[in-house]
Amino acid sequence: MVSSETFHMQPTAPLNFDLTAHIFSNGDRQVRTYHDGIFQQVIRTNGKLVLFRVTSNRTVDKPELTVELQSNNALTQQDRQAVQQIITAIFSLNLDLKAFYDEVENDQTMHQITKQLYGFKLPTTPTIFESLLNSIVEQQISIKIARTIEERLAKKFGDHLEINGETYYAFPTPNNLTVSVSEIQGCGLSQRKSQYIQNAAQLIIEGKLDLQRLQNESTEQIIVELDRIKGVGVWTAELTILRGMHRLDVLPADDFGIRRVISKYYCNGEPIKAAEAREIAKAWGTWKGLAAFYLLLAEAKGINV
DNA sequence: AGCCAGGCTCTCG
DNA sequence: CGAGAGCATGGC
Repeated sequence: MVSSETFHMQPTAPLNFDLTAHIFSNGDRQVRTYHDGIFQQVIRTNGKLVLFRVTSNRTVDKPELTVELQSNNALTQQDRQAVQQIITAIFSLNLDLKAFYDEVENDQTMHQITKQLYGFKLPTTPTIFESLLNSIVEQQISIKIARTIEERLAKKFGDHLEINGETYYAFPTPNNLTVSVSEIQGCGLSQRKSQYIQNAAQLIIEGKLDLQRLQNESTEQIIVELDRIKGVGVWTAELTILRGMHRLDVLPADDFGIRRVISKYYCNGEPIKAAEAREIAKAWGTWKGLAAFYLLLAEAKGINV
């Protein structure tokens, strides 16, 4: 009694789906992965778990995505809309890249990079909570290890969906994380980070932290409020706002990797401070965070300018 | 083997 | 205040 359906989405052009999904390559196929042109993940909508696959016909200037849903429950119009919203969020489908490209046209380096990465949109998480947790996990350790730990969290605490003999795991909700610190620690996190995560989940359950409501505030105010959470500093707050709340103007200037790539493309690779990174980023106007991710992808793709 | 990765909190002077 | 220790894992 697996129900399935297929529909199409028309994102704002341009969209290079392959570049945008690149960061999900080599992910755990039971959690979230992009492989052979197919992005796949389980998400929760209206209390149901739905597996979805997204593919592209790969025309960057007239993009269209094909979405296939599978669930053990009957799917309603509401479910389909919720999934569409989530896919829109994950791949920033409503983002108008032309505005970004216009604004950085006078920065020759960024201009060249945007030409080579034409159609790359910011890949993010479906929920702010996931973004917050990922940012905590990613503190100090390399992205690769962090990804492994995030997948372990999903497989240990996330709800699972069995379809055609395969098991898939959704990212844990706050309620999934009402567990002991040592259980979270078992995923490879330090005791302290495990406490941060457990505490953040608890704050949300108790209504003391409302991530949706925070979105109504200014970026500065959100940073102040997130900073009050144990284990969350400015860096974690900025990354959460950039990825989870889609405020692409936010530049996590304290970020080691971002400073490294800014230096690589603007300062001959010599170590720079956050203030110097901010100075260079002024040329990127209201798109500083997105521009930083262009640099990170450019480095990953071995692009030289 | 030891240092370093997309930091943060706590402690101590 | 500012500086420094400690933390977890895995790649090089």
